[in-house]
Amino acid sequence: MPRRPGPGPRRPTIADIAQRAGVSKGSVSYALNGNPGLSEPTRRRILAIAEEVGWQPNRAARALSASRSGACGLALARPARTLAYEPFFSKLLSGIEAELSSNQIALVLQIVEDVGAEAEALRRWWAERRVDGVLLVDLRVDDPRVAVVQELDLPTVVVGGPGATHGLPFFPGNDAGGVRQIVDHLVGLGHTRIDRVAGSTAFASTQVRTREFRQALARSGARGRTISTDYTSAAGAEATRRFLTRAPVPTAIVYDSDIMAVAGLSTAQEMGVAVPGELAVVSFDDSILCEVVRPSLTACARDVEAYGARAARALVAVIEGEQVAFGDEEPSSLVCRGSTVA
Amino acid sequence: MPRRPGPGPRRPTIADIAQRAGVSKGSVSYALNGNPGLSEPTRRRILAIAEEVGWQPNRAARALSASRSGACGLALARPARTLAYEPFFSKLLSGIEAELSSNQIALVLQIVEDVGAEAEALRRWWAERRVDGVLLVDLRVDDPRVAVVQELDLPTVVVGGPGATHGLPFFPGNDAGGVRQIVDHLVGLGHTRIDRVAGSTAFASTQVRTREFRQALARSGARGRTISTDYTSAAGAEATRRFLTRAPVPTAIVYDSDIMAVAGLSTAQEMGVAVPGELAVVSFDDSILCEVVRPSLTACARDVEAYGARAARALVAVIEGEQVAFGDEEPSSLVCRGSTVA
DNA sequence: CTGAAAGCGCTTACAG
DNA sequence: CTGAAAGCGCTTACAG
Repeated sequence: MPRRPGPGPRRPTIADIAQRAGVSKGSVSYALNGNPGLSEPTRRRILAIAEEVGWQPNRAARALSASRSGACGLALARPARTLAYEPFFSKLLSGIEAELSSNQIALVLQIVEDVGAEAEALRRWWAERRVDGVLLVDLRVDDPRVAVVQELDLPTVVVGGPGATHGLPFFPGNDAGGVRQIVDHLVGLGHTRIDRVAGSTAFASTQVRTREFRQALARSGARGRTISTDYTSAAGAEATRRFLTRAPVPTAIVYDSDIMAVAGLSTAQEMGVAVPGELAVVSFDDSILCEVVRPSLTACARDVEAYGARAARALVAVIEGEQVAFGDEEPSSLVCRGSTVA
Repeated sequence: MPRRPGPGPRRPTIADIAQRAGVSKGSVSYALNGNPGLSEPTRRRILAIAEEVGWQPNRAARALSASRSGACGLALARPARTLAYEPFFSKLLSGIEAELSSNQIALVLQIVEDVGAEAEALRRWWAERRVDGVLLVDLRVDDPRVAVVQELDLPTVVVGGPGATHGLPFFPGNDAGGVRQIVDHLVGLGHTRIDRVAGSTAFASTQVRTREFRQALARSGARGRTISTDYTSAAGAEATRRFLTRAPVPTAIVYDSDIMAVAGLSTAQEMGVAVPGELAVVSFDDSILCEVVRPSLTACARDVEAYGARAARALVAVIEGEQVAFGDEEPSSLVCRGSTVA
């Protein structure tokens, strides 16, 4: 069959290199992949020619013969934890991407409606051999994705956990540690009535935070309530109003996200409640949002990009069949701002 | 060579389908791709079997034989127009992704340091046959990517323009129209001294906005200055301070991004300048940031997801070799909030 | 209307 | 240490 000439410049193949080097295609492949069984001079000559002609592997060919796509997948559900507003995802994506691309691995991204569609995306990727492995974020308490990757034996790393991971390798966030830091800070300031506006109970991380919140309060002798929401600013405002209008009125409110914390801050101010004078406000996630409002918001800061990079590195290792150690929580530190200390 | 059994369930191939249907692999391929030259009953039978066994094309094999990767690429430069904070990108990504995946096309994302690295990513993708086409965002005035895609004859659609596109198909944003809407609104409120905190002059869109801003002011008899920045909140605050401390003091300031607008608002308030009483504030980009601050910010709203989807659809058409019509600016509408009207 | 075959660009046992 | 060859799973002219 005639080779479709195709527009644009021509891409060199290993056949071109083999011809110029006077060796077989096999030898070229061995040299390019660093396999043993080739004399040093031959290897050098082949590598030099490849460099000179600007050879890059045809990913499709390599994927077909080696059963490796050279790509990892990340499927994101949109509505909950709204992608558009939370800088967390952008940073996570950035960290993941940086690590993958430094390993010459592409990131395939799909944004879907819900966790069911995420599971479908995983199946299709597997069936199409689109990806060599996947990262799972925002694990639900009963997450259908876990069963799918286990059934398909698809290399996986969970960004989060340890809850609901069912034996999958995971990288816990700062859920437990973050809650402890926040409660300790508030208790240290003398607060004894601390309420919390939580995210959705469907998320494993919310459950971890809720459990830890109760324990941290109990340890320090403080008390508090928790209302779960859908992460929207409307829900954050509504929950704040409820807390502030029903006894026992809190002197501090903790929010599971920056969006809700900002909404809560505005609500309190509109109700004539002074922040931080009458009410301390803390956001679990730090972001530019926390910095730009007045007063600025105390929040738990962590290096989300590094977190994403670590998870991606682990996924690469899992794909390579290496043993990887997991288990340590992500470090985080409390950034104290005007919403808790005047 | 023995087929590597590999872990997990086995994926059906067209050979399996051919065997079960009692036809050749070629016929299966024809049926699956809707090619003519196959009897209707045969086609139906093949399709039914494919459906039953859950066949999905091996992307690598299809890519290798058809010279199509079934993927499109988007390379994003990080520092300028900081990815992490502007919801614009998340929404754009979401719109692009939705459109591509409805066409069974994967999105390959790479986040890099600068526009030079973006150009490199394009070259590598091309050399590796990773993508069939690319989307270019944030076009610079003298953008190296343009020459690269033209040299490689890589199907491309620019998200933005028309400036600096050099003949590439493009989808203009709402730069000119948005500026007109903002100026008209402010002039209608009686403002005659309107300053503007602009983004980087390196971006083609900034130049369009700056030109349009001058013309809109001139048309309406108003006057104003422009300071260019790097989009950071620090720069937004600094520019605001300069405007407010040097005569002629403006009664309105327009910001090229929501982050800078919020920073400007805080700065004005800290300086004791009442908003909107003494100073009107407008953000070019609308976002949740504009809603959560007090007073909330008047801004130019547009459907960014739809914008991304349109651009992606156009890219698919370009890849298919179709003729596509371009040229209309994205519609946008001004959302009036407390920062311009009490 | 259908089948047999070549080819896409790699990788990888297997001979020499 | 090196070469010839088969194979990955598709697509696509070309015969029949």
